Amino acid sequence: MAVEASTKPNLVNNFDDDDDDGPVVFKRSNAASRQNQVNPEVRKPSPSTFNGQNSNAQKGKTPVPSSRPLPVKSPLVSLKPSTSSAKASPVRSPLKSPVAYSKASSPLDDRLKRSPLQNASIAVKEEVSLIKDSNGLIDDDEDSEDDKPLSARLKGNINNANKGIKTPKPDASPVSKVNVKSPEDSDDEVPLSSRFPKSYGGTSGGKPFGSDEKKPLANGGSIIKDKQQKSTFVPVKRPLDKASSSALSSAKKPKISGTTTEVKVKQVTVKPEQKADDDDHIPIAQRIKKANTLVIKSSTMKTTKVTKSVSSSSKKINKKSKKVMKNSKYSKSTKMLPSSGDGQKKWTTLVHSGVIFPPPYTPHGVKMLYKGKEVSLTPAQEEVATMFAVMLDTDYMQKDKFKENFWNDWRKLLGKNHVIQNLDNCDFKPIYKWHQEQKEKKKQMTSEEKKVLKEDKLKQEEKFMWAIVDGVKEKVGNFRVEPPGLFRGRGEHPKMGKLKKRIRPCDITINIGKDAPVPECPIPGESWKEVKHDNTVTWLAFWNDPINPKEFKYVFLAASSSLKGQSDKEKYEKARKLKDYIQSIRTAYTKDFTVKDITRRQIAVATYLIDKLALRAGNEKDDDEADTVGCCTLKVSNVECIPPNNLKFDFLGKDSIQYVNTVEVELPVYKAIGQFQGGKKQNDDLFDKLDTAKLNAHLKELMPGLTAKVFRTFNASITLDEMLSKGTKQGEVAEKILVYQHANKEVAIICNHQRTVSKTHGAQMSKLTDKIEELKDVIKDLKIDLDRAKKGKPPLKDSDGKQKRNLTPEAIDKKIAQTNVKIEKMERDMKTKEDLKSVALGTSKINYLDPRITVAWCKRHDVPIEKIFNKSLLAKFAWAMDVDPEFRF
DNA sequence: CCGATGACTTGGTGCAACCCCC
DNA sequence: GGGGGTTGCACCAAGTCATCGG
Repeated sequence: MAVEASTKPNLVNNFDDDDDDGPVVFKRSNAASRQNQVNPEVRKPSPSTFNGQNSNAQKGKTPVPSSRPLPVKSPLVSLKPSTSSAKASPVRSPLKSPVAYSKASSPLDDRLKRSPLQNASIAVKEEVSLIKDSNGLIDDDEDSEDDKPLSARLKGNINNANKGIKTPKPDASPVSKVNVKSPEDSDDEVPLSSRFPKSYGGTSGGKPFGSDEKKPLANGGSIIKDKQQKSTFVPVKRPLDKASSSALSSAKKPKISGTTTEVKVKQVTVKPEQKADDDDHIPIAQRIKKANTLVIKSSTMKTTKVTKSVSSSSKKINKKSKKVMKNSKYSKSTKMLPSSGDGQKKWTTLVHSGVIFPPPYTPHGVKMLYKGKEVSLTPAQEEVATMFAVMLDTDYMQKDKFKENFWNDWRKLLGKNHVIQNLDNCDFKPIYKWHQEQKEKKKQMTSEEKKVLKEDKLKQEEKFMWAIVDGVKEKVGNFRVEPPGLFRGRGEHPKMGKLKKRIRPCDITINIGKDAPVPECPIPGESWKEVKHDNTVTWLAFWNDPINPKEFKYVFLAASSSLKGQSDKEKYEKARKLKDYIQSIRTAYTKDFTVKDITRRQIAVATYLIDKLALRAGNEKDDDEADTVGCCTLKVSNVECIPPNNLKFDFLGKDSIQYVNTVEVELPVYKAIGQFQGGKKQNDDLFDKLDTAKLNAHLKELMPGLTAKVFRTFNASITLDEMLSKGTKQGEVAEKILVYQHANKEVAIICNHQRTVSKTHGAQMSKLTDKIEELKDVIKDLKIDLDRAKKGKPPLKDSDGKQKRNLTPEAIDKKIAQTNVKIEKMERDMKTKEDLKSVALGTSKINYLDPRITVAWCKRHDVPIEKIFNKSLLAKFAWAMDVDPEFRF
């Protein structure tokens, strides 16, 4: 791919070539390599520093850009390997040893990279720096990076549309429902979708987008949006025709699930109209119901169609590109590219302390009841009984599958002849009560006691918290082994309630540098399952998932690490690259909406849906997983054709989150969907000729490295970029932040990122309403006082009958104005709260929005980055902090 | 070609820390 | 200072996608 890329406008190139990318951090490789540098101490993240540091950086606001923080660290550099000694200073330096590992790296490679940035980088990584001069050259400019090239960007049009998605979830309590609605008016209930006006920026109603290129629209409920005519696009880049070929044949296999499923709906369904009523109050769990409907197991047969074999050139292409890439890499070795994918080497030296295990089980001796009588359990039996008991107040207790799975596993521990012969006669309440008391006790501890406990824990864990990767100290993500428990699958997971057994050292495989000391096994007398030295992967350890033994649980570095940051950056660069191809891709799939070849037509329609609605790819799932779908696995029943050209989607996506959206589509798409549904049963696959492998193989022909999920990143980021640039006005920081939140929300809606409505949401809203009413009354009184004051009369008494102070009319006017401001603010807050009650903003911020868009916007508009990114996001996005203020996605 | 892995990203939840107002 | 609400973050489940191996 490298190759290809090059052709295009530069921007893209970053991947390979550039070394410069700049800012970033990734340098590690090289720099790091230089072992010497490592000075552990340096790196320690002290929070304080953090702030301090950034201060300049971020705040620097505008002017800043250039100023990059500089290599702050450099100082150390100088040193040579002095390892330890120096560093020692800081107390904690966990890793002491700076050591050893160092050696390895070859000096050569490194050279380059370094990055300036850091600033933001928060503390953590500091890399060594040194280098700078030496090579200095290059990078310095750092900033430049990406930005520039963009010329190309397209503008896309946006459409705004969207709307909401989620429906209200029902509450369990019947009651609640009732009240809820009363207020009703508030539209709260309205599906989000409907709520906001579509176009943020401006247009309203819709439509304005031009050609439709727009971004995805998701609309919730009924809203429909506009239309599109794609024709407009201009095909710039490559003709996609080829696409056709790719397609492939094969029919997909029907997965049959035997189970009937009931679906869990996270929310109740909603018909469009329903609007409101939402029931938010209902605990999620309960919301369910909806039976799902149809579930037919059709099994068998999807109609088999014959496959057509089409040639697939695609594959080859892929291969080829890959290879190319590889080579290029090598060649450039000098530069070191940041890694990059492929099975390439991910690190040179890796030192860490392994993982930490949960403490062994301590029996509490509280006896549960069976048929009303106390039963004695062995510690192992009691441990599992306790896992169940503590979940007595969760919604899992309403799920038969959960109880059944639990019972099966627990019964194995009890043995066939145990007194306890069935779950129905068990009473776990004594254990539950005991547990609640423990919780309460913990809560009652003084803050002193809590602090001590916390410190103890930190002391125990500190050495596990860090790893040294190529000489750079990096935070480890999840170094704690998962404790035993009952599996909490989401949705109607067939395995919920099963016992997740305790993981022991003999279950764990450690991955560490060849020359690094193998972490000592923390449990005396036991040993690791295996120790590997594989530098083509980034995991530090893994064990087999006890629930699904063929799957693994990995220990990786934290999100703030360079390794993760680098791949994050690559992800966004790939999405930006899509910008250069999107028009031709859209033109191509539009053309294929009516092509004869069914496979091609399905690919075209699926791609359209992924692009327009930001749907996930939709891999096949096993029967022992929750029954959820994505684009390629949509069932006939998940899409309803509503004349003249609207499609209503209603399905359970990832995490069994319901996606409900009615959208207007182009007529050819509408017709194609109808054809795909023809002659099939409700539970048959809508795209029977397609699966994610075929779809992605096709996408790769259109753009190197393109896969379905890139569209989500692309559409999310471009939406943010456009909304920010169109919506931001001069004004106060608070207003700008609102613009940001609004854009963030739009993206969350597009991606269908939901959260459960808080149980107290309704109460909170009515409290706010009351408060606003109170303030309005205050204003009324003030107005009366104002009149009186103007006439020289004293003010009225207050509600307690006390005489109020005499104020001048001007003073009263001022008070009225202040109160009005307060009311306005409260009303605004209330609206925001209502709008966001079921929308999760965090997910898109963490995973879909290119942080450089945010950082550049903050710089351009003098918004402190800390107002948008919290501490962990700042650390995670350290690589984006020195972006040029003019950066556009 | 295809299913099985394997590795890594994406996602919602729940609890604790924190914040803010009375 | 207390408690209700918010935020941060750990946790771990659930996706995506590439590669492997037959």
